[in-house]
Amino acid sequence: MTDVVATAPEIRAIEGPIISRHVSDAVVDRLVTAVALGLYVTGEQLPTERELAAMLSVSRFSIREALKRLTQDGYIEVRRGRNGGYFVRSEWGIASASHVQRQIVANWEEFEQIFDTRTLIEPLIARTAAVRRTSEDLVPIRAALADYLVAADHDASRRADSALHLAIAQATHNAFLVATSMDLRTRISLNLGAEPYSDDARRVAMLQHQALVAAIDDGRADEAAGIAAVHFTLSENLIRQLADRARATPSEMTGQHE
Amino acid sequence: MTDVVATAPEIRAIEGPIISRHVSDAVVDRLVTAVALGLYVTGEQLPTERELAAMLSVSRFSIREALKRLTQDGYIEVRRGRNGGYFVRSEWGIASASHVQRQIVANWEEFEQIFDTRTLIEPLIARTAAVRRTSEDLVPIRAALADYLVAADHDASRRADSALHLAIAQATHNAFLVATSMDLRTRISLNLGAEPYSDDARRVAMLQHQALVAAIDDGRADEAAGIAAVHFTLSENLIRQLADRARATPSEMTGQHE
DNA sequence: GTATAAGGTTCAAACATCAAACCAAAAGAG
DNA sequence: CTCTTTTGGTTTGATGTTTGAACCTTATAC
Repeated sequence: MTDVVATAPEIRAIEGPIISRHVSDAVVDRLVTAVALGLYVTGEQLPTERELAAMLSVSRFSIREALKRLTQDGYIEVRRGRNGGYFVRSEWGIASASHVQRQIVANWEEFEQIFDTRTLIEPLIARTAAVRRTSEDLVPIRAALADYLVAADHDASRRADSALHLAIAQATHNAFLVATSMDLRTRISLNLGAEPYSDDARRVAMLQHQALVAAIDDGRADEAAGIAAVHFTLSENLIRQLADRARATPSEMTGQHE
Repeated sequence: MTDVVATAPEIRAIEGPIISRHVSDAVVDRLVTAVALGLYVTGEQLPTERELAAMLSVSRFSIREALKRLTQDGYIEVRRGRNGGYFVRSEWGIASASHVQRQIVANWEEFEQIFDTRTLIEPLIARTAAVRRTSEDLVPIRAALADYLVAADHDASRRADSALHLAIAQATHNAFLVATSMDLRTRISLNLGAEPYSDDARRVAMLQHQALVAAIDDGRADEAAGIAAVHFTLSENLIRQLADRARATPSEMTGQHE
């Protein structure tokens, strides 16, 4: 599996090589981000090559380069002829033992960093949202919460979760926090396919989401921060369990890499 | 003046053109960051072209490209022959009316964003540092504080300030916060040449720095956060005053741009 | 069965980057 | 004063990326 993984926040000093990224790398990042964020779901999606080229102001060649990589890595599949195109594969989100082995255990350091940053930033976002939210901000927040509560399947749940946390971040009226929140969510999804999921976790998350929205609604900043702090340990713990299980399982690494 | 300005945190969704950055752009960023951070001060500095090429693993061609831009924009000057090289111009840090007009007023939106982010993030950094700092972390913090207290001139003061806040950020043991703190400081310096400075402000900052270090030392998290919140309004207010004065002054824009 | 909307292929031109050699200026060594 | 050295300035050719545009192939819709 190639490096379809966002790069860690680079600490730029002088010294240290400058790596020139190819355009296709940037395209891969965009697409992976889009799927990780739930803009495209399992099954058909993805604009055509020509559309993507126009959307991203990039030649079709570069688009194809990116799509080729994603196809080879098993993230999307291609169908030819009319009504053909590129489709998000359901295996995008698999969390098989070998997948976990490769993705989580191998990048454990990065996960620790992401978790730590999340427990620092997300309460700040919740607190700030509680203080700054206007009545207009509440509309998308409530809508996303409602979507989450009635979400029928994993995909819908994921998208609603994403939308909810995005809406909350936007209620801070600070672009940096919005970008950071999205970035953290994307990175976790990236290394994993999707945030892990269990019916138990979802039940807990439903309550937490309701409480969080209520706290933000009422402007109870400290409570909002507290709920956020607890809430984000949920997926963190699920991932830690996954990793523990993977580490216990004897490595069954099967080929498939470059 | 070309875009010698760090790009704002990009909110990546699908859509929106992909801009392929040239290697020389990355080099410009590195150098500007290095100077903004005080690694190179007014007067002689900057490694030779060949050294830079080696340091950054980039061809001399790309280095020259970057240096050419910086020279044209008046940030550095070049001297030929033995003992020649590129030197940081003192005008780097000027805050003349026209400069302020161009840089602050024109980018005021970005400044507001930076200030806002700073008032959110820096208290978090101070708080986290107070909680997590080990005894080893205190060594560079105290050293930087001592440097700051005895700094003789503006340059020394700037560098010690930079070092102090970097050391504090590192005491959080979170790479993201370290990078963010550096990034914010760099951006303010970038748009401005340097954070504004006045003897009055320095006297206040000295007391605040001492109080901040003491709070972190003692693990008084809330206090540390509070001091940081106040501390960073200091330069913010200086910049606001500068901008107000610039806006009041009739525009005297003189040539010098592309 | 034909038109159409996808992906697949090919080609040449433009551009970016690199590596290496060489030129020109200015300071220091003798 | 001359020679050497260090530094920027210039040239050239090789290599790889990116683009644009035309054209081929496949499968579905009508």
